[in-house]
Amino acid sequence: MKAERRIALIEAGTRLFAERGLNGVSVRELSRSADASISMVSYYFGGKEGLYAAVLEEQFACFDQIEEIRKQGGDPLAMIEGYIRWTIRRHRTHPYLLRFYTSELTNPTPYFAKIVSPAIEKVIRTLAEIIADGMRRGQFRTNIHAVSAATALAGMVSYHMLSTLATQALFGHAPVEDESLIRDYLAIFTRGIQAG
Amino acid sequence: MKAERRIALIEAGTRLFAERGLNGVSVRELSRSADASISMVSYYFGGKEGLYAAVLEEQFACFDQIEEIRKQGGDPLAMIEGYIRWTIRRHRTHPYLLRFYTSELTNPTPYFAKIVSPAIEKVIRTLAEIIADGMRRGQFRTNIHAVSAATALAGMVSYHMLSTLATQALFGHAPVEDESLIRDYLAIFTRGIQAG
DNA sequence: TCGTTCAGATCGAACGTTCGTTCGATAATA
DNA sequence: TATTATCGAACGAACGTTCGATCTGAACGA
Repeated sequence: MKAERRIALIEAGTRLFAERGLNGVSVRELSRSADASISMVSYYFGGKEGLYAAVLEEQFACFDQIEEIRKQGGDPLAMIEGYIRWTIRRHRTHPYLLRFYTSELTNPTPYFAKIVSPAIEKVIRTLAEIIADGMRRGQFRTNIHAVSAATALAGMVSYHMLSTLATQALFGHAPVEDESLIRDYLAIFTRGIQAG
Repeated sequence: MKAERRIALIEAGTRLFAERGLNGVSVRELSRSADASISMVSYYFGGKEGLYAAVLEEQFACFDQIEEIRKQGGDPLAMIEGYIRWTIRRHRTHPYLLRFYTSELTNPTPYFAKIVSPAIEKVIRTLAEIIADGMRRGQFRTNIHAVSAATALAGMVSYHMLSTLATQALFGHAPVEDESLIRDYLAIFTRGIQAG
């Protein structure tokens, strides 16, 4: 057999947990939304929190990819552009990832330390390394803390993604096209940290 | 009488709701934490959600202040510095505000539209106006969308505040001093949007 | 090819717990 | 004495989990 209900539960959990958090969704709603019986959650995941952890794990697996960008080496400015593009692409392929991310950042569950925190750490640390690299090359100003610059960059991009939907509704300002956004953020950030 | 339990409940609610969200806290825990009986929540606020709304309202009242910065006029660059300083100060005086802010942004409750959304709108709109002003003066580059620049700035600062605690634990990088942070972010952002 | 077998998949009722709210009683103040 | 503040027990509803029953489909022997 194919464990179709398992897949359906992961899908429903991904959407619902992202929308309302771990405590905002009941097992009954989860299983109803997955067209499964209420006992399937415990059967496959050992309980509600097990499903949450499974969803988290699946969503955050793709964070490993940041290291590819760094390993390929090259110009720090190009790597920063790579990071922005990668983040936007990730946002398109994992539409609920950012919600989990910020949701866990503000209201961390016990799985934060195991799954989310290492994922964040990897990204910020890699970004800071790229920036420190640019500093050593004399390409970036050295009077800025590399980790501060890394969180500034991550914050710019993540916050924009998060507020895109709200922005559209609030300001009638259609969220800028990807390419336009990349150009604006690259301009602001890289011009801001360049030396000279 | 003095309605001491009411105040205690607001205080407990501010901390607990920020830490775990609306659905992460029970009325029993709320009242226990406020040394009040379980019925006080309904007595004063008409129920758990009423307390949540009261806390939200109180926390977001200070967002009106952003307009003061703009009204005073002056150099757009100085106003941007004013915004960063104001945000940091707000973070010190309202230690739980940012958590509510991002928590509501990711998992909006029915009170989002009434309380949080207008507060965010005010800040981003005002920032965008300040930046557009700098553009008209020829001080800032005009090939960047003002709202994109505004969300970039807000994102940089807010994200840093949010991740400060996590950053400290994760990277051994003690969160930078306020003045140092202001200098770094000002340098990155204002240099990034300046004309020429 | 057909019936049997059996482990995995799925179900829904039932259980004990916890939830948020209500309500009558009591305490404190004016 | 009237009013406000506070309490804690009680209620029905909803929660997450458990469990025995049923269904499904592949494997196997005849």
